[in-house]
Amino acid sequence: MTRQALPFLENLNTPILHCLYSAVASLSQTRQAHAYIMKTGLLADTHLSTRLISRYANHHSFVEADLVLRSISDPSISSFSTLIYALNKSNLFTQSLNVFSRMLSHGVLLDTHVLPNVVKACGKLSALKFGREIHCIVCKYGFDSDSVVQASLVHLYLKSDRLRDARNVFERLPEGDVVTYGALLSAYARKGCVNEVKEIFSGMQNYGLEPNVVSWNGMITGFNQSGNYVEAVVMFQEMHSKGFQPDHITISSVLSAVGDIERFNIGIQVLCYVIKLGLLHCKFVISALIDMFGKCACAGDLMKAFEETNEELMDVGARNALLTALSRNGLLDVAMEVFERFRVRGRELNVVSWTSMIAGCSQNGKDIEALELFREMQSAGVKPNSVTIPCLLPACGNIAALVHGKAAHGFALRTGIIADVHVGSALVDMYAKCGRIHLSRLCFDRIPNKNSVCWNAIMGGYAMHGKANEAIDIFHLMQQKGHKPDFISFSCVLSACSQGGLTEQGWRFFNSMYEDYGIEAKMEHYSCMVNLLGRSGKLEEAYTMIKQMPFEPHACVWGALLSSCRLHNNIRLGKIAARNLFELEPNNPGNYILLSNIYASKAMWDEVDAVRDVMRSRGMKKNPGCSWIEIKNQVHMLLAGDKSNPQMTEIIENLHKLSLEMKKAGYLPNTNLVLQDVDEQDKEQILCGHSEKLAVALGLLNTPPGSPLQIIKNLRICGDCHAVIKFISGFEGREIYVRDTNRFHHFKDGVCSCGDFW
DNA sequence: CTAGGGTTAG
Repeated sequence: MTRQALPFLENLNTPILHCLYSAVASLSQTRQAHAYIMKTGLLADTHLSTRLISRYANHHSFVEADLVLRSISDPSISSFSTLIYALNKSNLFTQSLNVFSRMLSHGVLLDTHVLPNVVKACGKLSALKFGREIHCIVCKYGFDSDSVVQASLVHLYLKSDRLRDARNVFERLPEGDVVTYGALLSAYARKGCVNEVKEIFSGMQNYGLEPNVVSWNGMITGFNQSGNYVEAVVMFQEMHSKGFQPDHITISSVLSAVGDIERFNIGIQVLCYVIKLGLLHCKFVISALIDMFGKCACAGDLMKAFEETNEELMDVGARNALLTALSRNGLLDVAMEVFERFRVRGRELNVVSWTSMIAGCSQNGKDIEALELFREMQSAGVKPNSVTIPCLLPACGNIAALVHGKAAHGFALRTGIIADVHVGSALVDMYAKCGRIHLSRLCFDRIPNKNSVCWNAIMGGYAMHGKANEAIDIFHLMQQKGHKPDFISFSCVLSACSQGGLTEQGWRFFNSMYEDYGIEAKMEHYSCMVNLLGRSGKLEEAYTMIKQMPFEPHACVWGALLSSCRLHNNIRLGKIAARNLFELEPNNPGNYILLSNIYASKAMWDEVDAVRDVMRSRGMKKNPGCSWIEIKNQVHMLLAGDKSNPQMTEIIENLHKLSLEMKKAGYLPNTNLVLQDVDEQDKEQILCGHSEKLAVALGLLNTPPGSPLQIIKNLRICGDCHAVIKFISGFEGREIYVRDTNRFHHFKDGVCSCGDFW
């Protein structure tokens, strides 16, 4: 018995202090003991003061615990570490680190118990800098050989996404344990580092450590999250063949991966296994099963199963999986119905449910519905998050709902999700599609950690706006910043060249794609090139390219040739392109219209009639021209020749008035572009009915003079409308943005940004 | 002080 232990024994005999050694001591007993200790000057006793701190901490009275610690003149390591441990246990990591800092400034020696706790606190707070300082202390005081301390550092670096540092510490660990191995495996799997995972996994087994369910799950879920679905499934099969029993977490992860590789037969095997394991009642497993069925295109069966299922068995996750499965399989209407049913019955729906529906709508051409759902979501009190916004923004872009897009931008700024790359690139795309390419660039410049999606978004934006040189600059800049262009980057830069008529440059990019970047040209690149060559009049060259393609051209390639033939009114190649298109997509009226327009341009009326007869006999109608315009938060849709707009009389009057002004200014309607063999007066009438002109007229009527107009058209703008809108932009002093299927036209002061080349 | 893991929205 040492001399220091003596007062401890004496104190134990004091009844009032007895409670400090009992786990059930009440707070008031603790306070009594505290008062007694202060009165009798026993605070210098290390054991007593530490017990006092521990009792207070038990009651979460951390202020009093800290008071005790501060009143000790010469505190020991055990007093500090007791408080640090208690604070950690209550998730008070900042306080825990504060106490540790004080401990360091007191010059108290460290031990192997306190270090893992403070390192853990650093990990929880993502305080990597402080963590590194502690690491230095660890090295300096020779704790490098302590497995627990080292393992805590591995966890810290893994949490801070510093895999290299984690691995370095790990390699020097005197003794590996299952947990540390597991954390490392799952971190590498989440990064998709398949080889590292295999290496560490076999190292672990060579070391004599058996993996447990959590180790297996770490690898399987990690591979699933990093998109290495095949690896995830293979791991699951290996786990099974080695006789390890999966749990509900293994199953939900592997089902997700099975769905992504669409291996329905494996999915069914897993389902049988689930039944055998008795896991069919786990809510995560049910969600994952629904998800798997949906990804394997079995949503029909799913709906039948759903009708027969007791709804009570489904949780929010399962409901969300069902909604996604339905809209993913083209059953958006059914999804909407089911969603409504859930709402009416008061079933819990969360942000994922609403976001799924918004995504379903914007991905299926229901843009106005997506905007409406976003509004309803907020009035239902569900807060949008960093996924909701990138799901909503494409809908804003599709119909150029700039006001809605800006509102979403404002939301992103207020909530701080603006820093998310998905949000950033969605904003870049939205502003570009709404005609605001400068805002697009502004958002792009402010994205903190740009990935290739961001670079492609701004490049695509410039291409859409016919700003070929800006797009090419971005293409070079992205490489200077260390991003390798992918096949989408090449689509963007090629389409920019095609908008700008840069034939030579386009060829260079096309050739360098494989030669310098090893990227094989895909269908879309050929279609860009055919468009590029065809539009600049090199129709024969375009046709040669199609003939030399290494795979069968899709409709988009022949379509590019046919449109170019229409632009240059080339009958011979137009007929060839059309013949191929009629085989590939016999029911697309657009192709027939283009061919008949080519004939009409040469006044070949018999041929025009013949094409029209084919269309009529197949029951095809021309896709009606359709335009959208946003006026005061409200998106209006106008169909060519549709008189249903309540302001139609005023619209026609306005257009008529403008047409008189145009005639005064020497303008003649371009009737060559009218497709039918009708007399001149009727042609003019038809041209007046084009939806983009109706939309411009509606905009002029309902917005203050001088304010810009924003129109979206579902077809390519015709030459006549282009001329008329140019005139209006000058005459009315308006900036008019028109997006057609091909690109943007920014009309200002009587000229268009496309330079009349489109 | 004995540790770690998951499904459904882009």
